[in-house]
Amino acid sequence: MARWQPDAPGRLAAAALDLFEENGYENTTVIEIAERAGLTKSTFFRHFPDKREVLFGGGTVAGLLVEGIASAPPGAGPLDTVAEALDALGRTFFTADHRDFSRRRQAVLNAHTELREREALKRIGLTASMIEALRHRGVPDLTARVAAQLGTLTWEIAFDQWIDAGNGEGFGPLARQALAEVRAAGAAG
Amino acid sequence: MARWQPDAPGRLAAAALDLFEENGYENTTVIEIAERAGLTKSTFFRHFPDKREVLFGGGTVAGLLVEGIASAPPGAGPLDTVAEALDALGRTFFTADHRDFSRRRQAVLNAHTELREREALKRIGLTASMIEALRHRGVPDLTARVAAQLGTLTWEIAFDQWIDAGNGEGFGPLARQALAEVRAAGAAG
DNA sequence: CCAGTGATGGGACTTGGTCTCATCGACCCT
DNA sequence: AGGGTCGATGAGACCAAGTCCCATCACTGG
Repeated sequence: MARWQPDAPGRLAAAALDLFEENGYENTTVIEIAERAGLTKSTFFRHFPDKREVLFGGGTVAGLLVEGIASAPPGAGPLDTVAEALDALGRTFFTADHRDFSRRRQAVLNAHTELREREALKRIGLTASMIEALRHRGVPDLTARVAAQLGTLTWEIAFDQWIDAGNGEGFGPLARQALAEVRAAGAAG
Repeated sequence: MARWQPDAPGRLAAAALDLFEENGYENTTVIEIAERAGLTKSTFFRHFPDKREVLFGGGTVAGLLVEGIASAPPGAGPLDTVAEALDALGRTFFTADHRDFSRRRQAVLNAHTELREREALKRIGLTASMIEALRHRGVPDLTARVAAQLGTLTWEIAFDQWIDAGNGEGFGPLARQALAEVRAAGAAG
């Protein structure tokens, strides 16, 4: 039998989410997280650069976005291209069985400034990835920045709705509708 | 003669900026900052909630934005309202004699992830203030969110140009022009 | 059976941040 | 002038985050 149970990072992330829900972020010690996962502080920091990052593990989102933008139909406008990327996100990441986890995670993030700060930084990174991917398609810089910004806003709106939705409505359609509304609001501004 | 020199927060902020430029953010200790200002660690944390915040002291920006939005002409559209607010910022905050300080400060912020993270959080707060002020004028929620988001983007663009500009071009005109470009890019997306 | 490799444990150490108590200076009041 | 109050500072103990180094264990291949 193995001394080491598999998937240490996953166990740490799960333990952290549990403890943050139970006692709050700042009342939870890294040592407590590690102990609940059957590990130690050393191992925690070997897998995550800091305490906050334990909630931002699955870092494939940027890749999905870039891929989605790159594989959009050649004639598509910038915002439609972004919509394509959001769809890809909905198919791979924001799927029905991740919804409960996403809701729990987001509730913790919303409750603690320190975590929302990290979330903001991540969001900037993702927006930058989208801008880069759009420019790679030949979209002018400023247009790409506007489209990415509106895309991020769309994502935010759709995500909130997806989290709150009692029915099992998918992320993709919600994003499509949110994008249409953002577009209309932009035209009205 | 006074035991206490005046303006402890200002001296701490100045000392911090100096030291961050000299040795970098993470190589600078709060104790070092305090000592250079002729104070102690205790006093530092009495004036600033944490080490990062020492670079985000002048917290009147949100007020200026809200005021600018509130005092825009009644008939103005959302984006023009935001332009009004950016103008107010340029008149009061981003004035010619603050340009050098702003450049130094921004250089430090750009160089350290920890500080850009805090900057991102501040930006979110300001965007939220703008949204609230716009809604208070009767702007529909979604329109307000889009306008505020584009306003923040405009700000970012204009600020970068203002920082880099060799000539003494003012922030206001730069923001006006940036907004026009953002508008055009939005229409093209 | 043994050596090498990679993940973990353990503990010392620095720093950010909190808290409490003592101290000092200015101002007020008589 | 003298005493008392109040706000700002100093001093130091204390906890938790994060870094670093080295020992230890399990697995693998010879």
